[in-house]
Amino acid sequence: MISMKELAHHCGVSVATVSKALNDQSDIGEETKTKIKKAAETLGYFPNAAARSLKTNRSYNIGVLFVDEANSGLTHEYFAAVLEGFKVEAEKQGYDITFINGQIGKKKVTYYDHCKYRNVDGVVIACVNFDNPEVTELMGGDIPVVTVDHIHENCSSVLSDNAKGIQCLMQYIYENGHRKIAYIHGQMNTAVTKSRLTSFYRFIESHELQIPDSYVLEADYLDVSQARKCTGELLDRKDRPTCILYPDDTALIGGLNEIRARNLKVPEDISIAGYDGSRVSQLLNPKLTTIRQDTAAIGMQAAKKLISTIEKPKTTFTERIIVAGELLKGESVGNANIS
Amino acid sequence: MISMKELAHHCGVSVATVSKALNDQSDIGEETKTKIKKAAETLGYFPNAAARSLKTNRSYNIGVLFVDEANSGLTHEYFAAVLEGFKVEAEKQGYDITFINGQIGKKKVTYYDHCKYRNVDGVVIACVNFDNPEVTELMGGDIPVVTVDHIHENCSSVLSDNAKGIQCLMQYIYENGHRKIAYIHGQMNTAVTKSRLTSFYRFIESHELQIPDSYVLEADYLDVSQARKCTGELLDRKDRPTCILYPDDTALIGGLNEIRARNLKVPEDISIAGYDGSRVSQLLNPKLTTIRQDTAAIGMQAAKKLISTIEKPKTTFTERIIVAGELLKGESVGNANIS
DNA sequence: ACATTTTTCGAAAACGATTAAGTAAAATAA
DNA sequence: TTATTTTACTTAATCGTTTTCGAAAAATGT
Repeated sequence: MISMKELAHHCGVSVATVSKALNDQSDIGEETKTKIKKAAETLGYFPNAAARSLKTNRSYNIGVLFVDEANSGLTHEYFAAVLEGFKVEAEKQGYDITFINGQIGKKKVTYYDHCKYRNVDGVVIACVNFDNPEVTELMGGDIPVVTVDHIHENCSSVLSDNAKGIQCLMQYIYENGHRKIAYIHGQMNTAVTKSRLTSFYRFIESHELQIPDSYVLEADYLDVSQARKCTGELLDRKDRPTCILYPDDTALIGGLNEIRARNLKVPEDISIAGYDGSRVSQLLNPKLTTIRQDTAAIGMQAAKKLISTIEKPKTTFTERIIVAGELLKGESVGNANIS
Repeated sequence: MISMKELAHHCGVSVATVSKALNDQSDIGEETKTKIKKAAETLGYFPNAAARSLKTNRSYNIGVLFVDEANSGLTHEYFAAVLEGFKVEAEKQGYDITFINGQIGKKKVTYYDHCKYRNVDGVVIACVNFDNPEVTELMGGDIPVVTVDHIHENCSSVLSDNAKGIQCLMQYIYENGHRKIAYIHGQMNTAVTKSRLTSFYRFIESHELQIPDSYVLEADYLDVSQARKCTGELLDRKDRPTCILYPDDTALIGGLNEIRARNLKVPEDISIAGYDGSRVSQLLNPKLTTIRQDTAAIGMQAAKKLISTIEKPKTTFTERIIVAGELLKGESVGNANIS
């Protein structure tokens, strides 16, 4: 509301002096500095973001690219939670958050240009199709970028520890006596799926399990009906698995419904495991055996890394940060020897 | 990247001319205008948001205030979906979205000051404690504001039709033969709860139902354990209700667990109904009887209204927009006469 | 006492746009 | 033909900051 000029006039000094005082510059007297700061406080002065951004090329604003094909970025429980964690940390460090999109006014532009237009100091990318050339352009550009759950040589990334997650889950299932384990996994064109699946195969290899190829099926993440269909196929087999892994907790519900439609009980007749540790997973009956991803930590780490590369570009490495999940034992995986 | 100055130099005209050409002003020749526009296109020119904002006091940026006590704004399924709807419409109209928070850099300020600092053209408020004096200050200020699910005389609001929702739900339950209907409702200090509860009482009054006071209990929204406890109290009674309404689908799950712990079946032994039409509500077994709130429409209407009051302040009324929900019949309410 | 350094402050340019006012040329009117 | 209006463009101020450079005053050294 009140500008530097008025504040300067009020204190009987020049605007340059006010600017220096407020920014704790060196060439300013101690008493005038405190005088000006006090006046700023009582008059309720605060800077104008646009003017500052224009002059300094620093907006203290971070762009968030968070779209998926279904345009349901924010309703995606996992990514919404990651964003929330990101937001909390970024705001704590004095940054604001603006969504990036593909237009300026009514005109279509690339994500990269939109970032330039808003002069964001950095960008976090998640939940998008990383093959999109516009996304590639952004990651390859000169704006600091951190990606979530995706690896790109040019920028740092924060990744949920999918390999360890699957490893934990399999270990727990194995310890419960299961040897015939099926895996309905998500889309193969994502880094997440690849690392989970690799971890799955590594486990069955090291434990010398005999898993037929047809035990491994693909169903889109969050897609209830696909998961249900796959479950049906598995249950139709004469050599039925004793445990099924799902892409995520939501997709699992599709499978659960198919299981119940056949009057089978979980975990007595068949065991199932999800992924994500979604809110409902621990409310359902039985509670799901799943891997809770530490969304708050993922978001926080992404924010820390991004702000670090913004503020200290010389001394921060581009790196991959792996965030461990946590096994929620739940009750949906039972003992295979008993059943 | 390239500024107006360079563009002007490239075209051999002044920056003023470029500005006018690009903004389709009147006093500009037809041929120079097209020449400049073409040059802007080929050179990839786009404006600098900060400079424009500084000069015009229009940022084409909308602030979103979206915090609650638990600081879990974005992980709140209902509000995340509303925000998504808002975002889609706002972006379609050429506005960007920035989160509002309580600081500028590391310094604590009010939400209102933060809005001034970022020079947002308007603000949408949802999912906050509306009694917070900072929120009141914002609503009473001179920045256009639209609230979601809350009424304030100074600004327009978009409201889910809670009265009609409860009315529909009750009607459906009534038609299924239920007369002993209990209502576990959310916090009383919200407009949402008040209108739902009023609608509930109105229904039982007009249908001359005998509902004991102790059938009406309070449990926080989304709080599974509180809902479970309330459910236990209701089930302990000798005159047990035949149907229980819950604050929302999530809280309902707490009740469902209590019901199942007592080996009662839904809907054979007792009927239950939720609210929200959350994603899982239609995945559960049985599918929930609930009211799906039209979050996309709520968000869209809020954006339309806000942008309208920003762009046409003289001709837009401050009004309350009611968005109807939809009864999802599901299977969790059964016929009371049979049971 | 004089020269030199240090400290503290101000004047002015700059960031990239918009816009009011002014001017020259072209078009129209008398 | 001359006066007047219209059209098309430029100049320059401005938005609220930051920052370079210069200058005066104070401190220090000799």
